Amino acid sequence: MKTASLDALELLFKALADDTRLRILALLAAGEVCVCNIHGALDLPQPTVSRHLAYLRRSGLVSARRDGLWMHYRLALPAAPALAAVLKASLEAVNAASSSTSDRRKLSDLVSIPLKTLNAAAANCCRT
Amino acid sequence: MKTASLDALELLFKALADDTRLRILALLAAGEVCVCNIHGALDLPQPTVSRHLAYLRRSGLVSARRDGLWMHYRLALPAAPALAAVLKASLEAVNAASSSTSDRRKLSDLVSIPLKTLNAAAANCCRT
DNA sequence: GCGCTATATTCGCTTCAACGTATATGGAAA
DNA sequence: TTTCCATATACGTTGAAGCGAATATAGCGC
Repeated sequence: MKTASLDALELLFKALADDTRLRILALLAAGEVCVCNIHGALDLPQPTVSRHLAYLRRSGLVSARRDGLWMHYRLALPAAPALAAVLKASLEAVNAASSSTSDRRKLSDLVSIPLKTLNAAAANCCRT
Repeated sequence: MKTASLDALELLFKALADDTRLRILALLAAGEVCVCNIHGALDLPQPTVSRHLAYLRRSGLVSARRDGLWMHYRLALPAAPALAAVLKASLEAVNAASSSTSDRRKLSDLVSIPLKTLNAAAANCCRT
């Protein structure tokens, strides 16, 4: 097993140690989401969301895909298995939080996908 | 499964998002350790260690036991299963880091316990 | 080219956490 | 009680991180 440095772990935890970023990750657990829908679902100013997404991108926790004007973000598991394991456990814990569900409810309205589908996808995101 | 709030998760990650605290946790993974040996093994000023231990205590990640003049600290798993799972994965990742091993080597000198024993105990600390 | 929209970045400010130093507490031994 | 030792806490300073507001970039349509 590739050994993760303490520094890398510290950076991972710093990235996770913020309420807004945890809420974003919980949304992305359900699949790829557009920036506009993130800031719509979380009801946060667009620059705030953008700054946190940049932070997550620098930390390697998410990746971005451009589609015309829209940017879609999705989860990206770290290369080091130990880090990936930590992240998976963290996502499972985040998914269980009730506020994550209510954020997903709002996202479900915005993208017209049933809440049940989103929740199922989120529950599946950290499998194996 | 008892659901952990996002706030609790954020606090957990804040507690983990510090190099010194990760090194302390890595030592405690090998078992109960006295404050003097922590600041001896990590080669950090005593007030620094004490402050971080207080932080970890407030976060519920460690518990303390007084023995005469000495204070012994040990790991304490959070009550919420989701949080405990995150912590376990984190400890496994921390244990794998090479700097943790060199800290344990120094601890091994201080307490006259073979490094192999400490490493084995640390590897076992997060089992099931 | 121009304007329009979605996203990203910069600026100034405030809040917070870590540090070193010094000091306080709390228990043991004389 | 006095003294000493291990640990904890208080104080003042410093640097990093978050935010709101404003501005910049990047791609699409006209």
